[in-house]
Order: sequence, then structure tokens, then C-alpha cells
Amino acid sequence: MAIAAYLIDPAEARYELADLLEKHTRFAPPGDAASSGQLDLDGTAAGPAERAGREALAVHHIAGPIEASLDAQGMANLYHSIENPLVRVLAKMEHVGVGVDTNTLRSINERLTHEVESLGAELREVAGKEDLNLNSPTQLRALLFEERELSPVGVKKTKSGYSTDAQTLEKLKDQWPEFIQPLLRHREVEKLRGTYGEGLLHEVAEDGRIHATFNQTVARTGRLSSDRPNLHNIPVRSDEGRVFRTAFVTPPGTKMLVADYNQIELRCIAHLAADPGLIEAFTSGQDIHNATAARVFGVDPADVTLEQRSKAKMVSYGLAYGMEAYGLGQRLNIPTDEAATILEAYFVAFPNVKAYMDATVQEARKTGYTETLFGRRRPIPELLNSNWRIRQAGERQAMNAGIQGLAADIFKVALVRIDEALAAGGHQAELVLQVHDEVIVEVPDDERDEVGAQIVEIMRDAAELDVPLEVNVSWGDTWAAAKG
DNA sequence: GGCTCATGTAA
DNA sequence: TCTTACATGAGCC
Repeated sequence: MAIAAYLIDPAEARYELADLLEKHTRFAPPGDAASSGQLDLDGTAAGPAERAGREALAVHHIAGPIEASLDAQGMANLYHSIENPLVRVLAKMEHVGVGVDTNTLRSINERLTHEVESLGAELREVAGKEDLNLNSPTQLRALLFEERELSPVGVKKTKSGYSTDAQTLEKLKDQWPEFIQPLLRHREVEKLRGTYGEGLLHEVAEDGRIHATFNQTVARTGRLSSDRPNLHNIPVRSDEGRVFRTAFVTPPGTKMLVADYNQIELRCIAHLAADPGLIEAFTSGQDIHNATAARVFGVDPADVTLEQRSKAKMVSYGLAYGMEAYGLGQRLNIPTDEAATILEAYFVAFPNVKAYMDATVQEARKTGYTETLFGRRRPIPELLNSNWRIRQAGERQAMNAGIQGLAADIFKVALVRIDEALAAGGHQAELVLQVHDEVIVEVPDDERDEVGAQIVEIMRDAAELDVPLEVNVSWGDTWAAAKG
């Protein structure tokens, strides 16, 4: 029920039966329900049995209208063949959980704790403040900008004053290196210790595994989210953060399979925009960022520099987010006009992408919502807001929704089919995690070849686009070992 | 105890 | 002033 309501409006904060009753039926405004005593859902029911009965009655009243609404909006298929079957798949993953080696986790945590303590002592010494709280932006702001009077030229502001985020500290570094250098390091280590070291240890259950919750009605684009803990943001980019992945393990006799889509969002852009250049690059299996750089900077693919490739990569991903010149400039650390030149060159090289973005926004402005290939809708009322800034944000959301949403749809199809195939094949292998475009499966050694091949095939065939879907597979005893 | 803010992880 | 999430500690009520 909640999931059907989510498809109809993914922006709601919650999907409680009492609210749904009010929103989707004319039948029972809350007052009437309470006074009639039939559908009182807010707590005066005598016991669990009576509550359950009332909830069942509420469902009975909502089901018809909501099904009709799904149907009218062309989302019946999305609901019945993807979202609804996915409920059990996610429930099973939550129940199974993922194995964690607490000894590894504790030893990582201990090392980080020591470093944080020694950095803390050093920083308080340098600052000459016994009780400086290094986690307090307020205290840091006072120290840096008031007491030490560092020059805030070009420094971002927050609502409460000058920012003290990492980007800002980098700019200030030369003015007080013996403090700011270790402060940056302290931030980094404290983040890892607090959020991942402590955070993950708190979530390990009696069975030695972590059972996160995978939310199906939270992300407005159709993605899943994870909480308690969030397993979608376990560090991977830095070596130091990535070690946390060594603590995610499989039992003896099994291996961890990690299968992820290769650049699925860019492939979605290529398909949606029907851009010949992008489609050709993906179809012929070129390095997409290299091919993009060659076209954007007008050089031979063989002559693309690493810097050009890296810029092209950021432009590509920025595009999926509805990026503008200003944002690209920030990201690349170059002036806005230079970023604008790069962006223009991109749109000249891939004209259909520009056309797709424009058409998407226009359509969303007209209808009030965007729609993915699978029919998932996202209303964007911001497009009609009187505030220019909010309208602009709406345009970026519109550009992003079809892309991120399509990738999410494809991924969900794959999840449902993987679960089906594992069950049908009588395998013991089990899905244990998913991270937006990646599945992690615990596989008994003797099922390895068969299951591996099966999963790749399912993911590849989850959707038929104008570009091939590529899947990377790796194996290991831990999540870290199975990466790359 | 709950809320917002600033910060920083991920795709 | 580039999307989508979630967790943390500080600081406030």
C-alpha cells in the first residue's frame, strides 16, 4: 500500500494508512473515522487485534482507489512487475544481513582512535587552547577568523558565518599550515572513526551480521536507500576509507560476489538522448571518458591527456545532475567562463544530449512531472515556483530524474530477477547487499561458476537499450578484496 | 529529548 | 549556484 502511494507521489515524507485514507478516498476524513469508531488508526484502539482489524479495513478502502490511480497514471505494470515483487527480495536481504568481522572493525577503530587523540593533542597545543572542540564549526570559526584573523578572501559562507569545510581550509592552509594541515587530517580520521568505526560496530547484531533496512519509499527518483546503518556510503575512494570494506566478510566455504553496472547512468543518457556519438562510443566499447574528451577538446583519442580525460569525466557525470557552468567551474576549480566553454564544446560534440535536456525540462514544465522509460513519475512543482533559484533547482531535478530513475528501474528489475533465478536454480547463494548499481551475493564455493554467469546475464539483460549494458564481476573473501 | 545546521561519505 | 541519499556532533530549545 505504502509503495503504491509512493509511486503516485514519491515526495511524501511518509505513507501512513491514516494519511492515505484521507488522500486517496473521499470516504473518511479523520474526524468521521474517529467518531464512527471504525477506522480509528491513531491509537485509541483497545488491543493489537482490534488495531490490526482496523488497519485491514483501511487497506480495504484504499486499495481500490489507489489501484485505479496507478492504472490511470500508467504505473500498474511498474508496481506489479517490479516494486511489489521487490518487497520480498529486500525483506530477505535485510533478514539475511551481511557478515561482519568485528575484530577487524575493532582494530581499524582502535588505530583511528589513537590517531585522532594524538592529532587532537597536537592541535590544542598549536592553538594554545586546552579545551578546543575540534568537531565544533562554531569554535573553529572563532579561532580561525576572529582570534587568528585569517583572511577569508574567496571563502564560502554558511548561514552562521564563514565556512570551515575542507574546501575552505584548503584555501586557508598557507596562512596557518601548522594548524590547518593536521586539522584536515583530524577531520578525515574523525569522520572514519565516528561514522564507520563506531557506527558500524553499534549495528552488528547478535548473529555477527549487520541487518540494515532497505527503504523502498524514500528516494524521490526511485532509488533505494539504506539506514541503520546506511550501507550505501561505506568509503571506497580513498585507501584509508576502503579498509572498512575488509570487515565485510563471508562465512567459510563461501565467497563474496560483487557485480556492478559499468557507467549505467551515462548509458542511460546515451539511450534517452539517442545521441549518435555517445551510442557509438558505448557500442564500440571505447573508454567513454577518453572518447568524450577527444570529441570535446578536438584531439585524437590517442592524444587525450589524463587531465582532459578527468575533466571529461566530471562533465559527463555533472550532466546527469543538470549541471551548469558555475557548478562545473567549482568542481574543476576553474573560472566559470572557462567551464562554460567546455560545456558548450560538449553540447556541440553531443548535440542530442542538449536537446534531450531541454525537451525534458519543457515537458516537465508542461505536465508537472517527469517520467522514466518504465513509467515512474516524479512531480516537480518547483518548475512553476515564483523564485528563480527554486525554479532552477527544479530544472536540474527534472534533468536528473529520468536518468537516475531509469538506472534505478533497471537495477530493480535485475534484483527481482536475480532473486528469482537463485531460488529457481535451487542455489544456496543469497543476495546480501545492493548499492544503487551493485549487488553483493554470498555464494557457496561449488555454485561459483554457475551463479556468477547467471547474475551477469541477468543484469545485462535487465533492459534493452540502444547501448549495451556492461557488468563488472569480481570475487573475494571480503567486500574490499572483491572490488576492482 | 527533539530539532536544525554543518560537514562529509556513497552512487 | 550539480542529483540522490544518511550519520554524525554541536548547539539550541
